Amino acid sequence: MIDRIDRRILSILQEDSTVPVAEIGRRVGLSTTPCWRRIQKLEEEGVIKRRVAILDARSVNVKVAAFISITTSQHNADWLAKFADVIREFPEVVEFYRMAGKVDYLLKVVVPDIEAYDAFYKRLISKIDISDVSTTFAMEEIKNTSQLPLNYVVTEKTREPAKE
Amino acid sequence: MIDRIDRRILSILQEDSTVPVAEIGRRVGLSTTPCWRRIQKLEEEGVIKRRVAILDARSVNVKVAAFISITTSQHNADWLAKFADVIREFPEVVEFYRMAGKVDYLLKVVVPDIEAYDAFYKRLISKIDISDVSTTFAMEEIKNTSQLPLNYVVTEKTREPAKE
DNA sequence: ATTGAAAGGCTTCTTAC
DNA sequence: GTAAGAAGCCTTTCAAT
Repeated sequence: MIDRIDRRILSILQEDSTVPVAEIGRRVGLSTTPCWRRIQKLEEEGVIKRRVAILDARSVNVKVAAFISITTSQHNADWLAKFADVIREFPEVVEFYRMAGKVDYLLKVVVPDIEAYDAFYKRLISKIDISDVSTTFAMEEIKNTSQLPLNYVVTEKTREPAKE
Repeated sequence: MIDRIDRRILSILQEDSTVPVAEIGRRVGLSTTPCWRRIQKLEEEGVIKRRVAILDARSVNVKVAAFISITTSQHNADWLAKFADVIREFPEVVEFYRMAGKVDYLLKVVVPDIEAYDAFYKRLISKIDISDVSTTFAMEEIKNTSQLPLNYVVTEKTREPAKE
């Protein structure tokens, strides 16, 4: 389904989506048209979900990242659906997972400072009933990338445990 | 520095960077050239860091996300620099923070399955000396966006605590 | 079927006002 | 900020493989 050439195309595009198709083709050893068709196909199939601009967190004044671990007594699907809807409303919540183990949910939240976090937190718990919450703050962002590893992609025929 | 029009431009671009400049201008009430100049400036200033393609995690076979909490006895800058370099080598690590509180570092890692996680984990600890590690797995990704909240941007003059 | 070259149409970018 | 033009890229067509 995805072959080695597709993988190289994806690698280029998730690094920089402004590279012209002709240039991508040149790099992967394809001329413009077939390269363009491959990209089109990858978009149709949903392998490429979207093309976006990545903003600088500092510049938009969200310098603090917080991780919120939530434990709840509620475990039914209805409650989760409502919970998920409430959370999705908050643009500060950039990630939201249902977890295995002790913690039920994990949120990643970005805000300007601790004070803003506190305000956010109050708005959050006013909207939803949560038993147990604990927050940890990130002091320094050492790595944060939208690039997924491509070395696990199942390419037909060859299964190379290759590098990126 | 960033005004309300810039903010709307950023909002559009971090949602979909394929929208033509003329169309963005139309939406924010600007003609093409000034809108184009604003985008250019936002890129120069580093507010817009990059333009990328967002891939579907399933399609590239990284269905499992794991959060690794690391506690170490080492706390000097040299050790961290080396640690950071080692971690950055792993494409599976998509996020990496130095934390406040009990946990020293938090990693987000994406892999195909638990088995692959185990293999990754072994490679990780073989490369670096870590005292205490604990891993939790995400069962379900409810939200995961590259879009930062824009309601905290300090726009000149008006300080509206507005919605996105 | 798949490829690559070439042509049309749209976007980006530049310049002049 | 507007308008218009130049350059470049995307997208389609078509002939050739």
